[in-house]
Amino acid sequence: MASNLGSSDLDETRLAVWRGFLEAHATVIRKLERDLMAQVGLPLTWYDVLVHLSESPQESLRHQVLADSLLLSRSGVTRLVDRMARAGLVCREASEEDRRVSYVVLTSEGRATLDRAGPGHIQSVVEHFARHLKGSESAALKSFFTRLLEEDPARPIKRDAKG
Amino acid sequence: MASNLGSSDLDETRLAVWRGFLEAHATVIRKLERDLMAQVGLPLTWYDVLVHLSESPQESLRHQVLADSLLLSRSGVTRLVDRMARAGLVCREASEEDRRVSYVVLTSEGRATLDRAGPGHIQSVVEHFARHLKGSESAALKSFFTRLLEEDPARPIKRDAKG
DNA sequence: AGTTAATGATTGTGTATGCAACAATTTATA
DNA sequence: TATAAATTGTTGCATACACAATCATTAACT
Repeated sequence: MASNLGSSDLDETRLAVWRGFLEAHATVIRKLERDLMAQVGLPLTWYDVLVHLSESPQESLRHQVLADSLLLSRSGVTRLVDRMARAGLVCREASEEDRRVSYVVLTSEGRATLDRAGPGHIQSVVEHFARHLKGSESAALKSFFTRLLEEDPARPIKRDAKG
Repeated sequence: MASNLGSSDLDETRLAVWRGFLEAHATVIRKLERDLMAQVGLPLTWYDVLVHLSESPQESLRHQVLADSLLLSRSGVTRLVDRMARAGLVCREASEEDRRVSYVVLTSEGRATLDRAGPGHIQSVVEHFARHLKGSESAALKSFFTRLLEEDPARPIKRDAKG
């Protein structure tokens, strides 16, 4: 008897999609990371931080916001920013209004690094991912991801302690 | 002047697809990991190992093969298997023909754990991923991932040392 | 105002993982 | 056959991250 539950069943096609999704992600990420490291010696996470900062109004963001954007824990962000600050790409700046918060600010060296890394990285994304997209597939993927993320938004990572 | 390079350009739609891909992956993986951990106290990686072993002819695989399948380094697999063996889910077995290799073998407890974890995990995959797939999208995603992985196969992870 | 709760970031601890170096073994080559 | 090269798995080391606990600060409540 054929299953007839439709969307709530994990039929063969959907399973193939799922496995393809996992494998494609692991494969592509790995290649991007290699390219980025080889070209400018930058981990992918650092690149993401630089992009997020550069796209924000003041080229600065609070730790918590950065954590939510990157889908990292706050403690993870603290250490990540430590490393990047040690490398001179960002710096911290205490808030005037709320003395608990500190902003992560892009330094000029960070901006320069992003400028240096950006084109190559975009090329890698095209080479390892976007190049394979046909026009019709783009629309399908986009709507799928959008719907998935809308209906099922990322529960924020455990808010550290009593989440 | 509108860009006209087509597939070699990262236009807005493709960029949106790319970002959706990243965010969807991070989101879904996180939820699956939570569900699996909550339901049977199993990390997702362990589940993957159990699945790979259970799907292999002798319910056993060599470390190197496992590393390639899981897209992990050999050293990563060594330690992963250490932990799982300590938990009683797998064990090692020396090869007769080639005394360098050792097999990772599923134990009965490992099989039982997989049986216990499987249904809930599949349900999670449906709930957080497959449920959102429309029929037409499934086909598009499947063909895209397949093409991507075919044309651009995963270079194996650095073969440890002089890769 | 004074006490309690909530929030932002940091630190301690444990886990996970990659790379380089290594030992044991097998395969290829001279 | 003897020696070099390649392969398999392991270990030392460093990085990266999550969770829990903590400190400082702000908000909420009485």
